[in-house]
Amino acid sequence: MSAASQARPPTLEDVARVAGVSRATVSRVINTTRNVDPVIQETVRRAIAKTGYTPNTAARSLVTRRTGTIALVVSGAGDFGGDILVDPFFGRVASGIISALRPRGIYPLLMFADTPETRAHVVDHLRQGNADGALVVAIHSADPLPAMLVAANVPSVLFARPTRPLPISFVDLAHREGGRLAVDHLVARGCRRVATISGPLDVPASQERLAGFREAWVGHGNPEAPFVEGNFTLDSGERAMERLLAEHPDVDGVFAANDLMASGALHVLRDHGRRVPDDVAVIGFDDSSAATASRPALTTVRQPVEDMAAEMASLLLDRIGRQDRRVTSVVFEPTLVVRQSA
Amino acid sequence: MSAASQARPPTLEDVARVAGVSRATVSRVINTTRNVDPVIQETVRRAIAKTGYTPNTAARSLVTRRTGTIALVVSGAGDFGGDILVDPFFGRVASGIISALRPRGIYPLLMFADTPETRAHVVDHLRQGNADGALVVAIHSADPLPAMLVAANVPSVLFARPTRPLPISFVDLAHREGGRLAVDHLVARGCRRVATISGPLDVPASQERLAGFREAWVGHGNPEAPFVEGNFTLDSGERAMERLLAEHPDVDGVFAANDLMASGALHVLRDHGRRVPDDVAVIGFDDSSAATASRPALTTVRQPVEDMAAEMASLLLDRIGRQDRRVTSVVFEPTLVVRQSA
DNA sequence: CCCCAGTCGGAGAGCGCTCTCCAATGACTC
DNA sequence: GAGTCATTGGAGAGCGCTCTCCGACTGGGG
Repeated sequence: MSAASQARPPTLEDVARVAGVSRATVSRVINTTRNVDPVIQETVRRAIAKTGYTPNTAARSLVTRRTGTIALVVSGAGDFGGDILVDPFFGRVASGIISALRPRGIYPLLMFADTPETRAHVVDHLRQGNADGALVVAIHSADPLPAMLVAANVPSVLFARPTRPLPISFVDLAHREGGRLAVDHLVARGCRRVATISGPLDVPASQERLAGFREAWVGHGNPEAPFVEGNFTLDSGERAMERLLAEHPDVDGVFAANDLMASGALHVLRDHGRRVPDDVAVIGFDDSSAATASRPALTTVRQPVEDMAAEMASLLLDRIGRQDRRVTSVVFEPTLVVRQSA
Repeated sequence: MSAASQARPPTLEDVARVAGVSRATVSRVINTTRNVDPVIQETVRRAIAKTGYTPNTAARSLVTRRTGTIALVVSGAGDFGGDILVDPFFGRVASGIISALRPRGIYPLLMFADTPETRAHVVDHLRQGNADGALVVAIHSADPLPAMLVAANVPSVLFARPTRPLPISFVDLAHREGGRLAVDHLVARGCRRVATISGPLDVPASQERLAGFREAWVGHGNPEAPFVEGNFTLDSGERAMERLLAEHPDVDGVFAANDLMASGALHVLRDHGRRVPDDVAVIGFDDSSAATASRPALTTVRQPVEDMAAEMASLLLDRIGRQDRRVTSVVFEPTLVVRQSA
């Protein structure tokens, strides 16, 4: 046992010798690449089991030019100090992607990129053939990485539409519709004086959520509603809510562009003695873990992240498998999850 | 440009031809493996730049038997539904490891393992040479993965000491000391009737934190303090606090074995109209993002996760680099971070 | 009975790299 | 001036695998 574990691991050649066939035949059995006589197949399988053979990935990818690995690139996490995984929304995207890959026996190479150097390094790493393609979660809208990947000819799929058109696949949400969903619920609850805490306005998703909110609110025959710009963090949600309360003390409904900011709003409302949802109804966005962790739990616009992640994986694997250059994108519909806050 | 990106990527051979030297010389320049005449070095570098050469990882690792990749294995996350990354503590461990690896230009292969099948798959993947070693974060104490890795001869480093002795390196915290730190602070604040919410008692770290707490409390001349067992989740912290309050309404200090449970305790205390820290002081453990996100922010026993993660990476890379079988472990000291809750 | 198509195993080239040898050169000693 | 040795470039084997050929064998039709 100990001796065996020290020895050179068994190769195809070894298996072939034990099975009394050629290397090619063993390879064919393993890859089911052509018909092989069932009897011989069985012999080979037994030889594989006996030798404890396991294919050498490096040798295989040297000839196939495939690694069977894909990269999960999180770009622009710099300001989060590398703790981006802990962000309830991005963490969920990452987990979703990982879970979607798992049934296919693929483990992602996890790469962070924020500075120009790390971005270049990531692209190099990919060009060196360490992965067959990349699933990219870019936090900032102006991220240059997607364009670099296109230039380097690395098959990629983005989470969220790139700011400027690019020949690259992506998966996105109908954010505008999400804003509308929130308004409809607030209106149905009888809210008359609503406000919204938007995400950073240079992010397309933020713009869309805000636009959807405004359109729907005005569409219900209301005057324009106030809004404050946040940056998707808990703190910014608190600050925004403070300001909203100061400027519009009679507000009775708030739509925040993500759960973290909604959660911050909840803190401030409580500190000011407002009951949620009785005095003020609050709706978040994402349906991340922050939504269920909040007290009261957040009513929120859900992004089907797991489905979106699975779609990203499918799009990428299709693209890699078919070797075509075609670019396909998919847009998902949000749904409203009603909990206690509205 | 477009034509170039379609063509077969340049190889060492191509660079050698352009530079007018042999393949071996180019390889030597790239790997700085032996003295090469500075003039020739320069010529080679220029040829590399000109051709846009990038080494083929597969070919390289076929001969070196190294991949330059290491695996980050999260084991036993099943009950977290794959969202383990979002857990403020484990997410921090993962981020810490990733950040520690980054300066070395290494991107980890992210692997989850919870069922027997996935565990076997992970070990197979590792044996196939997809990574040179593994950094393992095992959630449950009885996790069989570490033993499997030892058996498969995969160089590994664990986060936290394995329950039963195993010839495997690990990085851990002096949990007992952490419990003591919490007690000392509570006592210094003048708390007289304290209680603790422990983690699951089959986890060594939970036992140690509890033991440290008890020893220190009794050491200060107090009678035994009550405790309730939790399971490290927010919900369990809430339930435990409810029970504590019911059975010991006069409690004036609580030590929870992690921040999430402390956060749950905070919710319950507020619901019961207790002011924190005036009526009841609360101390958490970990110093995870949950500590700063709580209101009031949690005073907590900090684990230096970033340092611990960096140490894991160092231990593993040393072990891989030196090819020795030696097993080294490091235990870190906790510190108390004082915020508002105590 | 022969021929041809179809089926399936084996031989061998080659993927891109590293690394061991070997040879050539020059420096230095005696 | 010859021998020794350190220094540095090149040739070529070989890492473990896939895949294209090729050849052997089978069966069925004319």
